[in-house]
Amino acid sequence: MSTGGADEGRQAWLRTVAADVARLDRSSSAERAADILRRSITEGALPPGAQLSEIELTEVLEVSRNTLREAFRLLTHEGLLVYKLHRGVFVPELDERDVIDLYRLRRVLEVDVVRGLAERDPELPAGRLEPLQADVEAAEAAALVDRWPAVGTANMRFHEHLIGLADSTRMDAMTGRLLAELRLLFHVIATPRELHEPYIARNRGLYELLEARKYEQAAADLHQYLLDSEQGILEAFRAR
Amino acid sequence: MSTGGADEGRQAWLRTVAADVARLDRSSSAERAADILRRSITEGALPPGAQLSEIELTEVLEVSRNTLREAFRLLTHEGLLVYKLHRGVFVPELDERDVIDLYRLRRVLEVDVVRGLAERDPELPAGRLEPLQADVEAAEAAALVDRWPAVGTANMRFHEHLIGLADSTRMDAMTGRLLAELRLLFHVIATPRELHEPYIARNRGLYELLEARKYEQAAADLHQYLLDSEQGILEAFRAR
DNA sequence: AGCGTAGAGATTGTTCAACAATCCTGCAAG
DNA sequence: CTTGCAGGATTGTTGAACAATCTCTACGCT
Repeated sequence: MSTGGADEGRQAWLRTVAADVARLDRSSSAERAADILRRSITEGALPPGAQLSEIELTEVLEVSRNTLREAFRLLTHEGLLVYKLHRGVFVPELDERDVIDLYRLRRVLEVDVVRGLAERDPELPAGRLEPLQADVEAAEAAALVDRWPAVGTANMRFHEHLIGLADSTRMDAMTGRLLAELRLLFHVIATPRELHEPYIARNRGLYELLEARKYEQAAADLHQYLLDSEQGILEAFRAR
Repeated sequence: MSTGGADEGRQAWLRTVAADVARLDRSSSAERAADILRRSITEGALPPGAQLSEIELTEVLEVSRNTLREAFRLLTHEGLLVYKLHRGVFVPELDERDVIDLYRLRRVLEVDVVRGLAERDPELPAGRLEPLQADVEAAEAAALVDRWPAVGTANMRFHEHLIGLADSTRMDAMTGRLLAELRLLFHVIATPRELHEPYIARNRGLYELLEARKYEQAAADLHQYLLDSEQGILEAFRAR
């Protein structure tokens, strides 16, 4: 390992390469199969409660049973599937208690991230908020053409990027899981517009508060935001 | 589903039965293998950085390679193993950044749980704190006979039960993961006594504050407690 | 008719053996 | 000292087979 001259530039370059390598390495049959299944589940093609037959899916995905089962395990970790011994794997059916549980976690984590930004404000490089801005604009654009599921995913990505500001790999992992489960809930709700529309503007408001470095107010807003969102889902859920 | 008379007692009984059933169902070869490996890792038999050879372990655990790989997947979910594609599975090597990350999460979650207890104090049934008391006493007993690793596990169980007070399945899962990773860190530290001893008394203090329903003070104490613990691990880590 | 039971069929859990793909090691060449 | 290339070892994946368990239907009993 010879450490060359321009350390600063060198390291950054190496990191981007490492990221690319990781992306290439990602190709394992089990993970590819999991990717396809993940999309089917999060997009609602597989409704909650549905059973995933092994032999059926081996034919569709063109992988062996063992590999398929590895894909199942991967998705189980993300909360997108549940195993029932000797019965098979199913898309989980979440209920109101799960909504409350999920939102409790979301509030704790997201609000803490925003609040924590105040302390490490100086070390935050410029342009760190760009992904958030892109998500806000994506949601606004999708709303203009009435693509409400797309609005939903853009909103979710906003929160994912928000958590990402904390630079905590474990928070990222937890959030990924929480949001995946949340997506599961969206599909049992009949009115995606009412569900997502109010939060387009609120996300923009949040983004602008962050850009203005008003972290304390952003945290307070986010807290109320998540309470309202939880309430909305609970109401839509009870009216199912 | 006929809902009988004494709902309160009935439900509790049904839950214990359901727990037993789940425990029996737990018997899958992959999970049994995972149990054995989990113990080997958390008890330090497998040091961080060690590679787990497939053919070797199939002979020791007497399971097929496929089943063993399922066990590997289970443990990667818990953070006790990491996969490197085409290279094998390894016991992760955590560094100082991981310590900071882990403790950040611990502080957020545990402090929030304690603080949240204030609001739902009335609905907390009596005896809910008994597991905590048992853990405190177990740690004190182990300390008397100089069994410091046992003190460490008792202390950890204390925090696990603390989180359990929130009745959040997802918090329980996250905490399980966090503490498992923390255990990984303990084994690279040479002085288990200095590491665990101070927290025996602090756990008792915490327990007594909870019993006295002084939740706000308990939360504040816990926050400082976790900061101190983090500092201790970081110091021991830098002096490795 | 209602209820419990036995057995057939289907599905999952697990094993085994084989092959393909990739990584690591050591050595030779520049 | 680095580069390139075998060769061996390990992981990734497959397919078939068998055991264990669940589900469903049909039967017999009260």
